[in-house]
Amino acid sequence: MPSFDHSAPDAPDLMTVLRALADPIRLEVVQTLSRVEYANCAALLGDRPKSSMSHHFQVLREAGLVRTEIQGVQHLNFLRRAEIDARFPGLLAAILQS
Amino acid sequence: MPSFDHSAPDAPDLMTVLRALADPIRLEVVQTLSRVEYANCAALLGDRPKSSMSHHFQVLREAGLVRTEIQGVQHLNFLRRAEIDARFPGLLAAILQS
DNA sequence: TAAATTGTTCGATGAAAGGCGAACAATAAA
DNA sequence: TTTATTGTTCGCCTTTCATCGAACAATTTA
Repeated sequence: MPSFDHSAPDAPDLMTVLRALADPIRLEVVQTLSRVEYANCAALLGDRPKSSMSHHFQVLREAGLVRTEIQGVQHLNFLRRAEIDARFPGLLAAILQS
Repeated sequence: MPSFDHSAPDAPDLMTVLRALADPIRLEVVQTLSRVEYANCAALLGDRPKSSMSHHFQVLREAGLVRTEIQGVQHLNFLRRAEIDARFPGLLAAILQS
């Protein structure tokens, strides 16, 4: 199953995670992914260009917040709940319910 | 008791809080204040200029994270635990223990 | 093969943010 | 009153970051 390289960001530091979340679009993406389980980029484009969203997903991946699986021509993005909760207990819950 | 104006930032939004925390110096200040109850600016200056720290405290105040009480010539900074916990339950705990 | 779909990558641009020194304000102490 | 102490404010500079269009890559479909 093809996918991006997620080997490095398995242990991101807190600053990287906070910086990734400190953006309105990325926070919205995380909140959406927490509800729908997965989504491709197109589903999360508002009226923004694809290149912008691609950048935001890259930041989220590098922060270890999102995992992307390539399925055919689509990139399915998942919120990495278990990994985030293991590394930063309570953080995701606090952010999602605020 | 003289102090800064903390009337407005009593209900900051999540983005403002995340942006305030997404800086290494400010995160360090918050972590320090969680241990010592209060501290003046001088106690938290590393070798940085005062103007830089003053700026960071302003950001923390505007995000509702820190309260500053003027006592004589010193400005005593407190972490606003209760208010933060009330508005963003679990957030502070998650960040401080990570 | 050819065309369409889905994202990525690249380069340029503009805005936001941090860092710093100098001048200023307020209080305390000599 | 004069000096010292503690932060703030201001202006400038630099760096970082988001945004966007265009070109490219990979896969699916006609």
